[in-house]
Amino acid sequence: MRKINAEIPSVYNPKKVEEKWYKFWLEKDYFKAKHNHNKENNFSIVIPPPNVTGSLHIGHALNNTLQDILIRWKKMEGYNTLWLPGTDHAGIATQNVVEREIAKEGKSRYDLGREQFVERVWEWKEKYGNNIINQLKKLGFSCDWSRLRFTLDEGLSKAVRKVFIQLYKEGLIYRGNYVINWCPRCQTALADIEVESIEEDANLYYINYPIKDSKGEIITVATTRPETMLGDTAVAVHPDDKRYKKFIGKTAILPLMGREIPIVTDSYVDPEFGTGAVKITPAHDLNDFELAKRQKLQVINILNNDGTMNEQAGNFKNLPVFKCRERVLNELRKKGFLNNIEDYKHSIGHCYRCGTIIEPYLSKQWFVKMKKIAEPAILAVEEGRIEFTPSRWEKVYYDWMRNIKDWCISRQLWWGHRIPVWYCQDCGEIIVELEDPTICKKCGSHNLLQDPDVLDTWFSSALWPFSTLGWPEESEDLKCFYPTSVLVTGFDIIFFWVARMIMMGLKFCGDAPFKKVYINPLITDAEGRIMSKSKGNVIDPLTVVEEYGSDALRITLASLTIQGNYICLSEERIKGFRNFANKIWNVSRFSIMNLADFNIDKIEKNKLKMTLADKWIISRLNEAIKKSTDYLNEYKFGEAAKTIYEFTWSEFCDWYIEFSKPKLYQEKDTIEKRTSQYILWFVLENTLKLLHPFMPFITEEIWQKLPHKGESIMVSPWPKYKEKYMNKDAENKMEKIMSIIKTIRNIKSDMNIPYSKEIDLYLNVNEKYKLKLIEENVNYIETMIKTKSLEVGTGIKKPEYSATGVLEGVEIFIPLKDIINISEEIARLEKKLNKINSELNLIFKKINNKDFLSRAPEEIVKKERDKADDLRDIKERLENNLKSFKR
RNA sequence: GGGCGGAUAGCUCAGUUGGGAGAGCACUGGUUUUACAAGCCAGGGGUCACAGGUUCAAGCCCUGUUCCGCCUACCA
Repeated sequence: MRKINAEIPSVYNPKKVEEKWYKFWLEKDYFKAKHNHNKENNFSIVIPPPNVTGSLHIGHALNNTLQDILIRWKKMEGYNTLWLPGTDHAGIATQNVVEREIAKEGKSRYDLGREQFVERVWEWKEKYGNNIINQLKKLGFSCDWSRLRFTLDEGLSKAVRKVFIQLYKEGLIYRGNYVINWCPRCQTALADIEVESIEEDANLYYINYPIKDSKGEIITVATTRPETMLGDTAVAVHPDDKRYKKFIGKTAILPLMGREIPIVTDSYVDPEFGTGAVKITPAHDLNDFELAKRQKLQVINILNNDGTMNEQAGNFKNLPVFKCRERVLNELRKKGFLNNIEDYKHSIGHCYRCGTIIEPYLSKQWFVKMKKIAEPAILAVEEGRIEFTPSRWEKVYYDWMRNIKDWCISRQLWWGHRIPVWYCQDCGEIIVELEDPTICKKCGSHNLLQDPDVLDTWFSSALWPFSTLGWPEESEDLKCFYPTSVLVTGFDIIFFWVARMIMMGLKFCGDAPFKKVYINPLITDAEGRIMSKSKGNVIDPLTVVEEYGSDALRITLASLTIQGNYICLSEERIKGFRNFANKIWNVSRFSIMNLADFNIDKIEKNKLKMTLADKWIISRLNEAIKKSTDYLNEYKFGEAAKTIYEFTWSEFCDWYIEFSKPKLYQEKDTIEKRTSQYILWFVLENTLKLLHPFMPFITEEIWQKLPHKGESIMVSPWPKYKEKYMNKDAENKMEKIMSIIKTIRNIKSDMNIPYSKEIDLYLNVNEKYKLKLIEENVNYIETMIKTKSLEVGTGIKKPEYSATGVLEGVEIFIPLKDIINISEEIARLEKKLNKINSELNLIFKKINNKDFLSRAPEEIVKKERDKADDLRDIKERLENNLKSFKR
């Protein structure tokens, strides 16, 4: 009879349960961290703060799923956990969003003015800034929302200011005129790492520069950016270059401009490249700038902030760079200065926020001196105080840190932390103070002007692990949770963020901000391409949640998380894990139906009568607990998830549930039945606990429906591995029974016998030990295989027209008089025999090798010999069976 | 130019100190069975990129080669 439970549907519906339990956890305050001064018992993570303008993408989903797994797992292990959430003010991105918004009103930020504009951005932030936070909640993340932070919060701003001032006072922050990366669209300076080099097909232009006072002599230079010639102030050649010896010290006439520029020598010039003569544009090329400093050359800036030419470009004034390039080339061609154009592939810098081509641009900016700050940060990793996982990222970190350059931190934006520097308009004094100054200490003037620039957003992000905990105050949070336990992030921001946090943490808190950096992979689509809106291959996590549930998405992402750099995600994958959720749902449904009359409190554990299957599943569960916990400790999320998945589906559901049915279906309340119920409950509850960090909603829903103690699975203890539950003997025995069942199924399938067809079954067993084992556990075979009759014994003769299966020490006969096709059966057996023979040959080669016998460890030799014996036995029986057909 | 990573089943990838080549998906056949057809049962499919070396034994360690990614660098 089919047992039906009308109350529990056979398909899991995540929509009905997710919201309910998230609310429940919040009401119970489970996410809220407590102050606990026993630091060993604290486990803390700060979230990589998403941009306040952002909306949740699949990368966030992965990154935060992994953090949530750690937090939930550690919490169940008994730690006092803190997962501190927050958002990042994202200077350029946020300013862009609001600028676009006011553009719709036909206004620019200049129309509003600085103060009003910033107010508009705050309004925008209050209105939309929590979008991404609410999206995070949809995925069940257990962040401590009472500690939500924003990089522009008062406390965090104070930290920024304090850090700036200290670095300035120590001479580690300075202001200067340098060639920096300028984004003409964002109209701000960028740090070197904010420039993305993209290799493009371009041209190398050869331009003739006439030599002054000569009879038509010229020097030819090569350039990729011909328009910059308008700002040239010299031509440089290598001092040893014989070709140009005659020109050294002479003067060239800059075409189109008519400016007289010197021909200088510098060993920076590579004589092999181009013509070996380089045009020098100090204001728009870093190397040229350095060279100009060495040679004391004139510096001419030809660009405006918006990427158009300024008055220094003469007739080309107000033209945008590329228009200007065209015009310059035309003019050069017309006037006979353009010598040649070659195809040329090279890297061109683009703004990492808007993609616009970056112009090297001479301007006054603020910088942080990095070398000194980097040293202790390198040491911290070398000494193992910070560990990267996977460890290969340490090399990437070292490589960057050991070649670190000064960091340009000023941005010509309005949205961000204003640089805390005032200039006295009367005496020129520079004032850098914690509190806004009103008077110049030097001359007493009140005529002070604050620096208009703001700081790079990453400057405040660098302080995130301690500024969020209350630094510079000596707060309880800081005392309890700094340093944090682990940082989980992507490799794309190791330089931007991780390295800088390490430097700042060491510098200002004396301790690295985290003990471990776990680098999670990047998600690509099924074909391995990075997801992007323009490619149209994005998988939106919220759509996935809507369709398949949050748990399905989470367990998919966790299972795919390997130690590599990329993981391929597809909807097919998610469907597979949605099916897994349904499997869990149904095994629970089965359990709940069969535990209706079960009461944990009435169970007397020492009176239980455990069957072989009971001992086996307990041992397997124990193994799964050990393996999955070990994997989590090693941050192998995929392996941990897979271990639990396989245990749940392939062992618990596929085998144990079937084995337990006869006992569970007994009408009477026997000790056997109660034992079965207990084991079923015990295994299921522990499985749910193992799954909880990965799939919090479904596990809570089921746990609450099952007999349980405590108020939530979220705060229940993590399963513990216990040596005494390991039972290798039961595992070996069960495996033997299972392999008999598998072999019979195999024969039935090969012979096209449907599952429901009852068969006569003979098991001929040649060993006393095995005979006893099978006799005692024959009920498992009968549970799985429908039999008309079953005979187990020694010396059983093979009935005529039987299909045969051979295992170590066991022969299986299934008489199939009406069905069997002799030639097919012979072919089947011969195929098996061939396989055995080739295996046997390999082993013979080994065990007949003297060197193997003398040098391999004894246990390996014994293993091989045993295997050979088993295979020989199987081979012999297969041959006998074949003979019986051929007779 | 330098560095890092990768090459294992049709696809995407696991494979922890060297000792029986695995998973998911896809594919083929069977199957309405007292939880689940989003299920169950069974099956096919791999010279572990190539060439050497170390070893009794190599997907794993060493050397070289080819191909593919990524990061990085001032060759205009």
